[in-house]
Amino acid sequence: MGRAPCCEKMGLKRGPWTPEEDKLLVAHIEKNGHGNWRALPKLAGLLRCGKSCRLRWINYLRPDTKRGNFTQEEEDSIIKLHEILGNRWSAIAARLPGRTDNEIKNVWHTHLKKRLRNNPDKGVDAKRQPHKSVAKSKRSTDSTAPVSLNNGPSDSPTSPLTTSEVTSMSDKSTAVADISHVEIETEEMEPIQMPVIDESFWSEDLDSFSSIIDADLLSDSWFYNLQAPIDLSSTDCLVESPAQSVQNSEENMDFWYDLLIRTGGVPELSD
DNA sequence: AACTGATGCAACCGCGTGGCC
DNA sequence: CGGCCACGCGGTTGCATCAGT
Repeated sequence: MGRAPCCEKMGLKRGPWTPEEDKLLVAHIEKNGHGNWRALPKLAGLLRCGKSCRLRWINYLRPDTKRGNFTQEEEDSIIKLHEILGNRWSAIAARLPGRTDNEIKNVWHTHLKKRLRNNPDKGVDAKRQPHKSVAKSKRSTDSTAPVSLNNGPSDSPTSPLTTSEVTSMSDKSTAVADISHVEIETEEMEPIQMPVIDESFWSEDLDSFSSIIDADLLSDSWFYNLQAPIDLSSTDCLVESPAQSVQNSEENMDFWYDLLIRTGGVPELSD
């Protein structure tokens, strides 16, 4: 299948964005939205390819983008989510309001990976190493800094995570075929075997997983083996019974995802 | 003060996927 | 049904800045 080039290289600007370009992009999207990224630059009067515009918007100009340093909670969340999801940065970013996949990816590669390497047993609780970038603020006057929008700290907190502390895993959890097992240690408990999810799990094994849940799961230890309490009154929590969810599991990916996050894994799937 | 290696981050690149015709 | 197109994603690169000598 022939693949059209991302954009004509001829005459299109590359590299860091200027404040003027940012303004043009923001003004256009606020007025017209971004129906078609490919057509957008022309309409907005920008000499950029649509891809570049999309990236700039998503990573920096979008009003709900949270700027600034990652909090300890956010970093811990990233580590936990990465243990479960692997390098699925967009999926991780979806759980961290205001943070982009690119940002998370950068933080992972520049800080968190090292942190885990230095403290392989305690990635999540490892002593936080001060980021050099904290003191830097080097690009505050840089041309690449986004135009001033409501980029202040978002009041939407990091999605609550109550998973058990998970021991450090290999870097490439996504490379694991099907469901393999990772040893999870919980406080004052024997290590339990927890599966690692790969890409196919979400599409292929959801039904199997659902059926397990549907059966005896409610009393299974893994399900309620939570270190921190779940706020059952919370609407984004386990309000809906798992059994109910099974009925329309296709539409309830978020439910299952949250469930996994809160429990720290999924049970071993039987044939 | 000058140089150099290390670091952090914005942006780019190429591929996979899904929708539309 | 197959081809085209646009979008989204993850990996990688380029470069400004920092830190050490």
